[in-house]
Amino acid sequence: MNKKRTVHASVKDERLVRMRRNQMIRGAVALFKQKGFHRTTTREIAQAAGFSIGTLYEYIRTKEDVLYLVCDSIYDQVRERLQGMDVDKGTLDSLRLGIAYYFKIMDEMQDEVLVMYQEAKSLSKDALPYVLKKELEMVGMFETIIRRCVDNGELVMDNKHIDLLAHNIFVQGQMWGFRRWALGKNYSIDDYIKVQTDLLFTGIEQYQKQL
Amino acid sequence: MNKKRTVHASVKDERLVRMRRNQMIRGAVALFKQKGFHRTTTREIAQAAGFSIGTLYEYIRTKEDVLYLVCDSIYDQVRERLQGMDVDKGTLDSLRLGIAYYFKIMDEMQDEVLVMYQEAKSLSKDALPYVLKKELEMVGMFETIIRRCVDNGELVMDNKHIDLLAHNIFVQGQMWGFRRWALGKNYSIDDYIKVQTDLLFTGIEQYQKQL
Amino acid sequence: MNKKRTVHASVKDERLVRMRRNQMIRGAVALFKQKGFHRTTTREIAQAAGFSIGTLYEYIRTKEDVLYLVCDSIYDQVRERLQGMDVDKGTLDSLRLGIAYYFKIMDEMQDEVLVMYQEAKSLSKDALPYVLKKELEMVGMFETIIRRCVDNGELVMDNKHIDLLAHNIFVQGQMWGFRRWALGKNYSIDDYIKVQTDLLFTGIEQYQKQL
Amino acid sequence: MNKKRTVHASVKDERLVRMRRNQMIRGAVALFKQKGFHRTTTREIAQAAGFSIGTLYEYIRTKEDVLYLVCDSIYDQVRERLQGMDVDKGTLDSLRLGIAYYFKIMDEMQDEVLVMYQEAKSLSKDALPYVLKKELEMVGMFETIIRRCVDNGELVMDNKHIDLLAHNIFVQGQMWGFRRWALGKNYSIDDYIKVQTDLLFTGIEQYQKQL
DNA sequence: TATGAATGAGTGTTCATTCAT
DNA sequence: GATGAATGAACACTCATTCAT
Repeated sequence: MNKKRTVHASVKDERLVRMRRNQMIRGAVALFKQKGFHRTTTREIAQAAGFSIGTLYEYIRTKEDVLYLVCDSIYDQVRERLQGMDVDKGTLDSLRLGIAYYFKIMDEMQDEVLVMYQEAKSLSKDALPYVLKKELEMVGMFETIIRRCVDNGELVMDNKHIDLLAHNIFVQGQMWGFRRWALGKNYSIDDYIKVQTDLLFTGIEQYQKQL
Repeated sequence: MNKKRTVHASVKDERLVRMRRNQMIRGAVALFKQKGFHRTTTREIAQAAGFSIGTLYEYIRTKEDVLYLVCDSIYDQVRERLQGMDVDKGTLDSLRLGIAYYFKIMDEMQDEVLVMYQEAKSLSKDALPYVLKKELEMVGMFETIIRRCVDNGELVMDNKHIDLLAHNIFVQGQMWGFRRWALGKNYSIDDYIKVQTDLLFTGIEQYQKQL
Repeated sequence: MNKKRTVHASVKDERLVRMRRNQMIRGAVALFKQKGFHRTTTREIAQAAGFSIGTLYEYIRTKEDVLYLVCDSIYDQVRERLQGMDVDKGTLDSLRLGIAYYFKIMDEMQDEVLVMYQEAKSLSKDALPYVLKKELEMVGMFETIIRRCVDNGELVMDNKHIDLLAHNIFVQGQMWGFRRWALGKNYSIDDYIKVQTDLLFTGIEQYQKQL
Repeated sequence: MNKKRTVHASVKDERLVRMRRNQMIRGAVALFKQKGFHRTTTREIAQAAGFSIGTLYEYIRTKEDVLYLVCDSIYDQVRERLQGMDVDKGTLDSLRLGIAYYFKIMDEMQDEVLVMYQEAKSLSKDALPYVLKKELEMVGMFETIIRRCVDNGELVMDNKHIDLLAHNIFVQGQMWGFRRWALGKNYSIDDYIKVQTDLLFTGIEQYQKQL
């Protein structure tokens, strides 16, 4: 069910494999951030990881494996941090807090998120689904929070609206990363959280009512 | 003011340049969509355009020029179609209509939008600003619509909220393109417009009130 | 006997051919001087000549034809100027004057000479002999001058010495062009003529005798 | 002081670098001699050297590096062999011997000398000075020999004449290489040495005196 | 006769991947 | 397990030459 796409390693010692791959991922993220996946060479990745090109290929099969490992790792990190959210409370305030929490994470991991976000499309048809599945799981966390609110009677909303709302929240988190060039001038992350939450909760009609 | 970054062509006949470049752009969009900018070769672009590699280079200087031309052309097409929106009316209904109109365009131009969205970041530091400027202009159109509503007294909203709302609308249009893999299963474009508009206009608190 | 290697032209009007080729040669010399034959493109030659690439090829068949025409033309110019030398007098003074005269020409035509000198080797096996023949003719002029001195009884010298002496004089003229980087710091052309003539006429042993 | 312009190699093993570069130089000299630098492709160089194009580029950065390496190596070889000359003796006979020795080397290394002589000018403004400096050093060796004769009282000659005489000797050595097409018919290398030495030592006036 | 758009073989160079040590 | 030299397919780009107008 939660089957991971495994990347083949020639080396048998799993401890070592994990260690080397972590070195590799750290180096690769830095490089991808700076020049993108395609403009980064395997030699550079090996060097940034601190070992030789020959050794690199003891732990992966193709350059794309590195990208997959990187994306996979970033998703895992994000998801791990998202575990801190209280998903089950089912109050609108917990939704508010969840959004703020998530946006903060996106802010702190902006480099990683940007890499994953911009380079994931270079994954092969083979690897992509595994990554997209993880993304849906994360969207699912917001869906759960919202659904709890509905179950709790704090909200009346049908499935389609719930689903899209979850997507919107997820995308708005990413948006803080990929539109920083435009948003960064006018908003701090706290501004962004506040204004985005206002718009989400209040709705245009509500503003209209204020008249 | 509206200075365009021009791409050098060896061929002098401007009519011909326009024609050949259009062929080139059409071919390139199809290829970039399928395999991305980096995995597409200049020979493939030439072939898709219907001429030889030598001819291709009579109309551009570097491969990146193709990407710039593609992005530039897509933005122009989108913007041109957006001219159909009534930006000045200043009623919430015109905002509603504008959003629906924009989302429809994003739906019809999904290939182009996807390409532009995913590949624009491969543009050099030199060319990127020209493209981003166009994007801001389009965001600005929504900002104008919203501001007119405020001017008209249909809405009470400060600048920060207006600005971010415009960004949100813009991103949600793109989102229909770049998250089709997730949205496509549950929504038609009309569903998407309706649900997205509901969320935008009503706001979570309003749903809460319905209780 | 003095058959010229002809370069084919599509255009029939010989007057026109001569005119166009002169334009071509003038432009090409300037370009070859600056960047060498190989780094100069046919387009640049056409442009420097003042007509289109298509027209260029109405007057030559290949790029190498241009080089041949250039070399041929330069040799002709040099030879034409050398006609001013009195070859038949048969005195050592006339040899002295001939050398000075020739070195002056080399100085005045330094650019052309350098081009011819450095690029002629790029001529095909086909064209090279025609150019070399002209060179030998020029060497022959010095040979004649020297031989006249011998015939006149001003000099006792066998054929081998005469032949090599003529070559030496010829090369020392070129040398002023191709070793300017080293000679230019210490010598004006007049210095060069004087010192070179001293060495040629006096001989090392003579200096020795001065002791 | 004797700073060498180094050519970057990706391979670290210096022994290997030296070996591979020697293979490369040997192959390149043969090719350059036959078709010149510009008409020789990097692939041909790699093949002549006995390895693949990829390997070639492990040992150089650009095609021009090959040319520099070739020129540099030839100069070094020539200079190394010239060490055999007795520079300090300060007799006219040692000058005679030096010239004969040098001309013999030029004869034996005719291929290399021709290449260096004809292609060195294709070096970039960056690399050329290093090569020219070596040439001046070699000219300087003859200058030293001559100056010793003057110091020794075997010769009376001022600096300008010494300098140009050294240049003449140097060029006449090269001349045996680059004018073989004309000289080869009438002279063996021994003839050439003898006749050239006669002319150099005796001087035209001396012949005149013989009358 | 003049033009210049079209062509595509050819070029220098890169880089993912392999494999002998 | 680790290394890094070797490989060659692949790439972006050039330019001499042709030919329809």
